[in-house]
Amino acid sequence: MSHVRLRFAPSPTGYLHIGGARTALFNWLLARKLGGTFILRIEDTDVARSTQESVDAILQGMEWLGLDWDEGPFYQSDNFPLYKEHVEKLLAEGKAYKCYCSAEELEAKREKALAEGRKPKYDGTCRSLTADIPGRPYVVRFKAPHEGVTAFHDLIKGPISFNNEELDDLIIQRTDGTPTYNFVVVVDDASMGITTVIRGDDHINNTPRQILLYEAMGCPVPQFAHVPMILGADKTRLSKRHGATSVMAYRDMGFLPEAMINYLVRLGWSHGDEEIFSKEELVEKFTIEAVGKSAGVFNPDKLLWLNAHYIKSGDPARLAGLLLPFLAERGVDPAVGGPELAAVVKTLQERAKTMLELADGAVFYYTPEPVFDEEAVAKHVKPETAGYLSRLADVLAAAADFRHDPIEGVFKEVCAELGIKMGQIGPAVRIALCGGTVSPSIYEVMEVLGKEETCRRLTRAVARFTV
RNA sequence: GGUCCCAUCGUCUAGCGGUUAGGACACCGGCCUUUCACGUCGGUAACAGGGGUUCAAGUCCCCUUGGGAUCACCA
Repeated sequence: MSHVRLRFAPSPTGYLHIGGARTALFNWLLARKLGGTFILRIEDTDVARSTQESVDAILQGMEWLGLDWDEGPFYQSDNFPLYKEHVEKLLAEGKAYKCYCSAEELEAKREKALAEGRKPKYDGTCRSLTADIPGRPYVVRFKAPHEGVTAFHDLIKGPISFNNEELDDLIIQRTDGTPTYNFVVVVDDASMGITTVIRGDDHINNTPRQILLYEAMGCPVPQFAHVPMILGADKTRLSKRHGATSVMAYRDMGFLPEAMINYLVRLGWSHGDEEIFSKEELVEKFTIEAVGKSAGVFNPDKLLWLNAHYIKSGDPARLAGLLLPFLAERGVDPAVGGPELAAVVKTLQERAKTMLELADGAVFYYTPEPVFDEEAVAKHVKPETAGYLSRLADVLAAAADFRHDPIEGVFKEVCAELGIKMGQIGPAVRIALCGGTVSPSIYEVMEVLGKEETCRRLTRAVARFTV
């Protein structure tokens, strides 16, 4: 089995979006599964639209998702001499020619063709020119065959074929001497020894002309795998109007990279009835043949469910680390004081769907003087409540073992002693400790807060609840 | 419009000639519960339409319809 070489080749004209991330993931997975090489290449031949910020954003996205590459990043802008060389060679071999038609002329012809209901296609005016016209600007066109069929077997879509008469002589070098996309892709993929090209299926129509280019240059044609597009809820191509499309925006919204990976891979790929996959499992189970042929709708709800799953089952210490920046945004720094963050996380994991919710839920632990939810106070604090809390604080203060189960025991004892039910004191305790009526189990909260802090908050509340 | 691709619950999908068409998200109920959740049990819900091939079609073939992509000196 020969060594596979794959690549992800984004153009740096924006951030790493959902669709690009999935393409990168499929490339990465196949490379890792087959023990091949994964290459990152930045397609920046359009100097005007490419920016360093975009390059940085893409690399950041790749790193966040944990998609590491073995070679690169390579920049096409560094390879201009190589492309030039290949253009000259095709020219010398008569496989390409100089075209002196101006952009304006071409545009006029295109309009005319469209108006007459014909296919807008280069008419070959300069195809048979025998001599150069010195001093006039020109582009270089590839001399494509007019007859025959160009076919390939797509690893995802199956057999696909085009009649060559549909193809026209594409421009491979612009008037300013820079090469165009369809040409550089082929030169790069050939020179980098790419064996399998996995890319979006919006490139299917480019494939036949690229194959012709490979053949003209005498290079082996790689295998192609065109992955379906990702759609928005209205079944049109996913775009900003459907919400966030940048993967980093999802990090900022409190999503975990493993949830994003798991969601992305299941959008268009499946392995029986399984839903949850770790990266390691994916590397083992992924096959490009199992990728579906049809476009899929991006479903934020399912992503959210997966995120909740990974938060629920995640390692508290790791989550605590990831939580720090979100807490900082809320003015909380666990390093300054308060309970251990991992312990706090443990009490919140099963009720948070995002890191944002986790952070919101953690704030009260680090707020010595919680602001009481007045509505909750009005509803749950009765004239006798302060007395109950006072008694509870006293008994708790004497507890030898301040952990969940013993605390629960103390609670029951106090209730029995006072002749009340849990419902008559629970909500008030929750308000005293957390400020509101929504929180983890109060026994857990007490254990994490510790005896001293618990009693202090209880006593503080007694003062506030006494009228 | 030409060319190309696609088509199972609302969504992601399983299915690779014979199934009560399965799972997941979402949704709706029950249970659990001092809150919110989690968990758990159950429910609603699909083979786009029409022709073939076959003893038998969601599965194979053709047509129709619908959706998408692409037709640049962008990538």
